[in-house]
Amino acid sequence: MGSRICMNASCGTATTHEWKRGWPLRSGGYADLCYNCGSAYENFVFCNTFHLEEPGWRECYLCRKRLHCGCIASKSLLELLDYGGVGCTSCSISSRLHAMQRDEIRNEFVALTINDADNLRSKSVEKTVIGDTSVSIGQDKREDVRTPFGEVGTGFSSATQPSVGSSKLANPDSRSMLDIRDMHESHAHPSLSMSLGVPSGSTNFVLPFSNGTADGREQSKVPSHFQQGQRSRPILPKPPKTGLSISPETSKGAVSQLRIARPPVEGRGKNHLLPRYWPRITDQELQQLSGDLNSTIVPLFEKVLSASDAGRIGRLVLPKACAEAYFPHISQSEGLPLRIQDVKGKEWVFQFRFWPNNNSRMYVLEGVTPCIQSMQLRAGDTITFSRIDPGGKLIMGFRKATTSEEMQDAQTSALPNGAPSGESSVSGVTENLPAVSGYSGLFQTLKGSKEPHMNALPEQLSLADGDIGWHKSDNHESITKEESPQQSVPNSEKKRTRNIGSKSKRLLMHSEEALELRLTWEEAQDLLRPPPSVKPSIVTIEDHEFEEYDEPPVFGKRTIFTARPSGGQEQWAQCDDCSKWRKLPMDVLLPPKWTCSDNVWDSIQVQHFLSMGEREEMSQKELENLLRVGRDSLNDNQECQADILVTVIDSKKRKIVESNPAQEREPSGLDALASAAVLGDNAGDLGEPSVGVTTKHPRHRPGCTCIVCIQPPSGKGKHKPTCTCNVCMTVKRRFKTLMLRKKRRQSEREAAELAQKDRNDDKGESETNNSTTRNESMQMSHSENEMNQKRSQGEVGESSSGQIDLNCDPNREDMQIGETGVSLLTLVQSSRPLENYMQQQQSNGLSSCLLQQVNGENERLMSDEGFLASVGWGRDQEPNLD
DNA sequence: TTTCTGCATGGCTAA
DNA sequence: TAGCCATGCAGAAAG
Repeated sequence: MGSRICMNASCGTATTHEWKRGWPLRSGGYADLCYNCGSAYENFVFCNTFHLEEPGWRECYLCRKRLHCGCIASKSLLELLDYGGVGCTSCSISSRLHAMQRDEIRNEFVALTINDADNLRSKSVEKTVIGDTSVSIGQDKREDVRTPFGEVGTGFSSATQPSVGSSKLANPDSRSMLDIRDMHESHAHPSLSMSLGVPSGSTNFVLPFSNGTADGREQSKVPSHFQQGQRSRPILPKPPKTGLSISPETSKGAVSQLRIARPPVEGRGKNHLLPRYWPRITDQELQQLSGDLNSTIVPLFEKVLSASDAGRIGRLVLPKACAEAYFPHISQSEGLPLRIQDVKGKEWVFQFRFWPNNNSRMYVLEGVTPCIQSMQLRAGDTITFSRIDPGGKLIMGFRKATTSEEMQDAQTSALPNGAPSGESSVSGVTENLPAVSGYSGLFQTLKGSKEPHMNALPEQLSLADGDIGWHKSDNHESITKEESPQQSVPNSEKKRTRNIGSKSKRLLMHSEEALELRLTWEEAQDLLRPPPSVKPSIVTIEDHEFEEYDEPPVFGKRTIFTARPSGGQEQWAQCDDCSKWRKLPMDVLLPPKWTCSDNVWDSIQVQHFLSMGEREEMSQKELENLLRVGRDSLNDNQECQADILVTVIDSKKRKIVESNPAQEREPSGLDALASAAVLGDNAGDLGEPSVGVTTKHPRHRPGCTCIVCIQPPSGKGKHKPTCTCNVCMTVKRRFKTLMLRKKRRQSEREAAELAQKDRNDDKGESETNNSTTRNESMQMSHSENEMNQKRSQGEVGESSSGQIDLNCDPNREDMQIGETGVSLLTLVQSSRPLENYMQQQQSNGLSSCLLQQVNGENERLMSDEGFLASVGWGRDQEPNLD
């Protein structure tokens, strides 16, 4: 205490017989003043005594009393007016009193407000409160006491913002949230009226229908609104305890961006207005609106649309308190029509009515379906009701629900008493969440009438049809649109979850939206591309490298990226017209629709490759890589293209095998694919380490539905013989084809042996037999020619190298073999003479050429002990091909 | 049969 | 525990 000095800069004494408490400090305490200075402060002559020579003096707009603006010592003695200028507190009080005397609601209003003041007095704060502005009497009366009646008075109401911050410091109870309260005052200030267009000093006790715009018939009923409520509750909800939880980051920057639920501007009704209905509009939005429009935007309340609200029933349930506070009084259940302008400037007429409900009333707006459809609102979106002053015109804004928004709402509702995020312990996060559109609809409404002004809005305020974002974060809208609202609602939000999404039949879903919903998030993710020409930064988290981009991803055509063994990468895209795959440069980002005609980088065309068969630009390994990577992201149709590639791969592989028998056992791309899927961990046994189920799959994740990921980690033993999954069917088709090949080869050998035997036995005399053999050979040659012709015409699933497409359609010729009832293994193991065999095959419609191929492939397959054993089928055990 | 209307019900919230 | 409110439901009206 001995170190005290008078905080009057012009005094600075450290000795006084009595220390007095001065103005409140930001630290929560009070200035130490010596007796003389303190006395001057208490007598409101501090500045007159010590600051006469300092700048900042202005005159009260009414009494011309000199006021030292900008000085903390006089801070509580003046108010900044809404329309400029300053006024002393006494003038502001008298002005409000005068205004209220002319309003018949004054008595109740004052009584209610004084009730609040009484509550505040219990906190040892001396106040006399009238209207929304406190009257300073005594030392600590400097704190403003705000009520929802923000617009009462002459412009004093909200004019004190600059002084509010520090004046709030006077309250010892608020010391823990000093700056936060400052911020809160600037945003959640109940007096939101930016009465830029209202003459100063004019009585502006604006009620939504004071001008009768909503419904002229209700004009005279305005006073009765206050009796409308049936339950008496405090008119002012607890102010959001923003300061208790707001993050430092929040408090530091972008204050004007905070979307804080604002207490309602007027407390006409006695009913407590739940904070969840407090309108959330940033000061920036309001300032922009009011500044451009030269009028007052008075946010009234907002409501998150429930499924019922957004449903086809066309009834929007209004919060009782809001309806009674801001809408005309209705005594009859039929209610009255209410004119509300929507976001596009269209004026709607809703039936505002109620029905009795448990000795209470349930207020609804009927006929809102067209309007909601017009605004494309859905359950979970927020509809806002505001008023334009002067005029009292009701307007509807909206705010599209986003994930963050819903989370915010959910958090809001999850809070005790439904307090908004401002009361939440996570307010620092939630309050800072960028609203998607905010009052964009409102802007849009006003833009129509104030185009020149709105042109001056910043870019993010330029509004187009629909819900153009207030912030750039609106990009998320397109993505979150796929999410049903309930998807992002936390579990804790049971009621909201139930309300929003439980009744899908009540949700209005346009067909286009339904189509959009068919896109899974995985598919959507596949369409996302890193922003072009933006280099990512690599971040390593727990030994995993992540690419971080400063720019949001962009949508593009789905392409396939393949890796060359040499280290390079390729990009492949499928033409939307011909479905052919085209090779593209790596850095190309295709539009959603892309055709060959757009292929300015034309280099390799897979179809050309297929026809040429032997092009060496793409090695076998590359093709396998292409297949391996590509199949993961192919849809069913695209897989057909990939299957063709498989044919090429096999044909190329066969050539390699012929030249290098040691590689015969190495499975092809499909081998590896199918084997990996079926064998799971045993895949490595097949000598294809590059195809792993879980390790090498580029996008393997829970929920992935690709051919690999749909299989269990260890497919062996989990696939019954009757399993018809993709992999099993693929394996079966391949097995069937291979069996045919083997049989054909064996038959050829038998035929050769028979021919040799016949030649030996009937040497010199078997002209007839020889001719028969020649005929058969000719027949086979003829059939082979036919096959070649069909092959060239694409009628047979056979590659250019003469090999059967192992993945051709089972309904096609080669696959129909099995459907003839011929047991392949029986054929393979048959020792019948060639004639019988050929007759049977020909009776089954199998060409000799095909038989040759079947025998050959079967032979190769049956020698593949590893393959058969690995799939769990014995050499002589035929799988269930049906 | 569908939609509309009015009311009832019950979960949830705030006092 | 009172009251709010989302939603269900039955009867009426309309198509």
